[in-house]
Formats: sequence, C-alpha cells, structure tokens
Amino acid sequence: MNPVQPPPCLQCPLRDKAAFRSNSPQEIAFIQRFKRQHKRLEAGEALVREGARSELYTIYSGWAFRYKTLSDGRRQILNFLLPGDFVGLQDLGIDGAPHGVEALTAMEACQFTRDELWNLYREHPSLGFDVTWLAAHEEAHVDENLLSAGRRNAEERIAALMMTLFKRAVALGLAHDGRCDFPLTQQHIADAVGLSLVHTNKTMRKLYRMGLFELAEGRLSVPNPQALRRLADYWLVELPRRPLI
Amino acid sequence: MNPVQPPPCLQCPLRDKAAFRSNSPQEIAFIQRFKRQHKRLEAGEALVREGARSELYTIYSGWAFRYKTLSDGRRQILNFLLPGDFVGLQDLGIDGAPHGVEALTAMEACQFTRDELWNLYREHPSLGFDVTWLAAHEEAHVDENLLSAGRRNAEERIAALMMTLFKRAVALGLAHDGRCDFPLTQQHIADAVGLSLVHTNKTMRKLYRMGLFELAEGRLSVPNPQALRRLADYWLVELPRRPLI
DNA sequence: CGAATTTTTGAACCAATTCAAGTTCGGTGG
DNA sequence: CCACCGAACTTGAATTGGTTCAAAAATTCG
Repeated sequence: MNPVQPPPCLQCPLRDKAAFRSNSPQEIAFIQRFKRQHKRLEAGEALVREGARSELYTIYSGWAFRYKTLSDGRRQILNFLLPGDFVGLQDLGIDGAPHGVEALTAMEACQFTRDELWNLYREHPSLGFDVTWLAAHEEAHVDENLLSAGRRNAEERIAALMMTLFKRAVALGLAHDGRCDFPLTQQHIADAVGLSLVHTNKTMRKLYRMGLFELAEGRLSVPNPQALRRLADYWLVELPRRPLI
Repeated sequence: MNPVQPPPCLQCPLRDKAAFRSNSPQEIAFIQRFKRQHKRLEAGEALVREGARSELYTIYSGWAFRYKTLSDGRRQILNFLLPGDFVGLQDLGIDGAPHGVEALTAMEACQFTRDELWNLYREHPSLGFDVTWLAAHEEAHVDENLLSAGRRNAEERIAALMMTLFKRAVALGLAHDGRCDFPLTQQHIADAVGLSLVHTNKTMRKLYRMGLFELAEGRLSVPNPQALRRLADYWLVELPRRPLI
C-alpha cells in the first residue's frame, strides 16, 4: 500500500513530453523547493472545495475539472484539467476560491503554497512569466467554452468539446493509435456544455451515428477531425510548447 | 481639435481611486516607459481585431468589450472592460488574438508593447505579479459569465449581468447618487448573456416591472441590490483594492 | 449475481427563438 | 421648430430546440 514516491522535479516525466517547454536546472530546483506536497486523489475527490481558500496545483497525472454551482445545485463545468495544467490562480482577486476542482479519474497533483508565489516572481521572473502564461491560457479555454454555451447549438457544443479534449490529449501524448482515454460521463459533458443530460445523450448519439467520433471502453477516437472541426466551427490552434511548473 | 495630452502615469487619475492599489514611484516610472501610446477610440471602433496579433492595453477611460464570433456571425461577448482593466494576455498561448475588443463608448487606452512584457517581469517582478493578478481576475469574470450562459435562466442571467456591471461601476466611483452610466444596447446584453435580442427585451421588461432596476437616459440604478443578487444567485465579492498597470 | 450507476429512448411540455410589425428615441437638416 | 431617418426598443404570434418526466436497457463493480 506504500505509494511510489514521485520523482524529483528535475526528472519529472512530464518534462520529457514535446508539449512542454524546458526550464533551466535552477528554475527546476526552485520549483522543487516551491513544491509542498504530492497529492493523490481518487476519482470523485475534491482537490479544491468551492468557496474555500485554495492552494496552487499542477496536475501531474489523471484528469480533473473546475466547476461552479448555483445554490440549488445546478452545476457548470468551467474546464477540464489535464497533466501540466495549473490551477488556483483564479481566486487572486477574490475572497475564497470561486470554483471547485474535482478529480475525474484517480490523479496526482503537485501542491504549491500560495504564500510562496511571490518568492517565485522575485527569484525567478521567468517562472513568474510562465505562471501568467498558464493563467492566460486557461482563460482562453474558458473563453471558448463561453462561446459554446452562449452561441453554439447542441451539436456544435458537443463537437467543440470533443474536439478540444481530443486535441489536448493528443498533444500530451495520451493517445495511442488514434484513441485516448475519455473518462467523462454524459453528465459531465452536459454540465460542461450547458445542456440537460437527456439532450446531451440524444445529441451525442446523433453525432455518433454521423461517424464524427467513436467511444468504446472509455476510449475516444475521432476518425475525421476536419469534419468535427467544421461542425463545431472550432479553429483554435494552440502553440506547440507551453510552460510547466 | 488638438486632443488634450494625457497626464504622465505618475499623475494618472485612476491611481487616486480607492479601487486601486498604489505602486512605488519606480514601478510607475517603469510603467511610463513601458507605455507606448495613448489611444483614443470612438464608440464602435476596434481596439483589437479578432485573429490579429494584439498589443497589451489598459483601459484608461470609457467602456469596451471582449467578444468572439462564429463564422456565420453569431457573437458572444466574453466580458465588458472598464477603466483599469487590462487586455491582451489571452493570446499568450495561442496564435493570433482569439477575441476582438471593441469600444462601447468613446474611450482611451494605454498601449504597451507585447515585446516589452518580459522586461517588466525581469525588472519589476512585483509588476509581473500584478499582471498575473489581472489575468486571473479577468478569468474569474469569464468563469462567472460561463456559469450564467450555461446554467442560469434568462431572468437570472440578466440579473447577474446588471449586478456585476453596477457593482463594478460603483467600485470605480463611476456612480453618482445611485446611478451609473450604462452604455449597452439590448443587443450587447443579448450577446453577453447568450439570449436572442427579443427574449432579452422581454426579460428585461419583466425585471424592470419587478422593480429590480431602473434605466433612464442611459443611466442605470439598482434600488434593491439584495433582491437582484438573490434573483441572480450571484454572491461574488471582489477584493477592494486591485493592481493597476 | 445483484445493486448502483450510466446510457438510451419515447412522449409531453416549455423556455427561448424566429418572424413580423409597430413604436419610441436621438439626431440632422430644412 | 418640426419633419424625417435610422437605430434601438417593444410587442404579439408561431415555431422549435431544448427540458422534464418516466422508464427501460446496458454497463460496471463489489
């Protein structure tokens, strides 16, 4: 039952991926000191509780999602989090985390202390720049999701969601022979795109019958990405290399 | 026709407002050097064109909005921008501005060069921290708007929008005896909350008849903020002092 | 296997859209 | 000052995309 120790940051397996920029050994040493804890969560556990003061995290492995709820329980998923994503900045200007973060699969996260964030900027401005980069990047995702919820119809919304998630998983090297893990239930999809569960199901079946994606044993494949892109009217292209903290 | 010169950053009138944190004279001197141009725009002019590479801006006066459009013209307003708001970070991880920014009223903006941003982090980490703060704060707004578009009904959406805008205007000292400028047309509101123009109108009339807001001669007042908050299920409270760059 | 969760489908309903006119407002020019 | 014009707002009626309700089928898991 003794969990395997995570490697030191310098040997972080994420750093080997083509998706991420490299950092100097000094920077990585700083990150190592900045890191407070390596957290492991089961699927369904909360990484950040809505309204509570939260620390900062980098997703190390597995999937999670950020969400907000209304007081009667209606839930909106703001974005999904994959390895390398950084969470916790969102409450900088606000009193208590304005969102919750929940593990979608068993996952691990590197925890950093919020109080140390300022030292990061002071000692390694380059890492400060990276943090901004990550914050801005997360916002670009939410912008796109808002476009979906506000102006795309059901088919387009689901197509856009499948498109980004597949693209992101592929970029992280999580796909093998055209299929990637896809741990979302239809309820998650519904909450992410702002539709009811029933209509989400009907729309997904429709797209499935149109041959726009395949989903079997929790793995997703997109046989014709161009068709999916076109239906979703989704053209966002991300830069190949992003920072990792 | 010779426009009045803007004051140097050290005497920026925004800095006197209670909403903003103060900076050291050295920081302000850096900001002054960082500033490339003082832009004036008429209502309706574009500050950032969708898809084009954009510079960085702080809104100096007036109102603007960030938006995205689908290829058939459907438009989603992502957020409104008021004095002190910082735009342009959103395309850090992406190739070309993923949004447009348009002036809602006659407005002025301080333009900074994107290429200089790195120097800001290097020379004044504290300002780097502020930039992150502003990016994170903008994201918190978009998160809230996504919750609206995805999970609130028409009445709640409009109530939530009115609530934030009024609150933001008041925080900036833009309100006098309970009323603030309100330059949005119903089309802007519709595009911000993700409803059709017609339904936006009907819903606004309803809220108006319920006495939740008053709107006359382009000025908004909210006689009973608690009631509006309750209807919107909107509880976000922002910290009193935020950075200004 | 049995229980719980997730997916699927049909049917009734409703919130929001679309279509189609008015009406009111703000500005401009005679 | 008033007539006119375009933009913004308002309203009613028909329609529809999506929700809700209800129940069954499939899948997962202890």
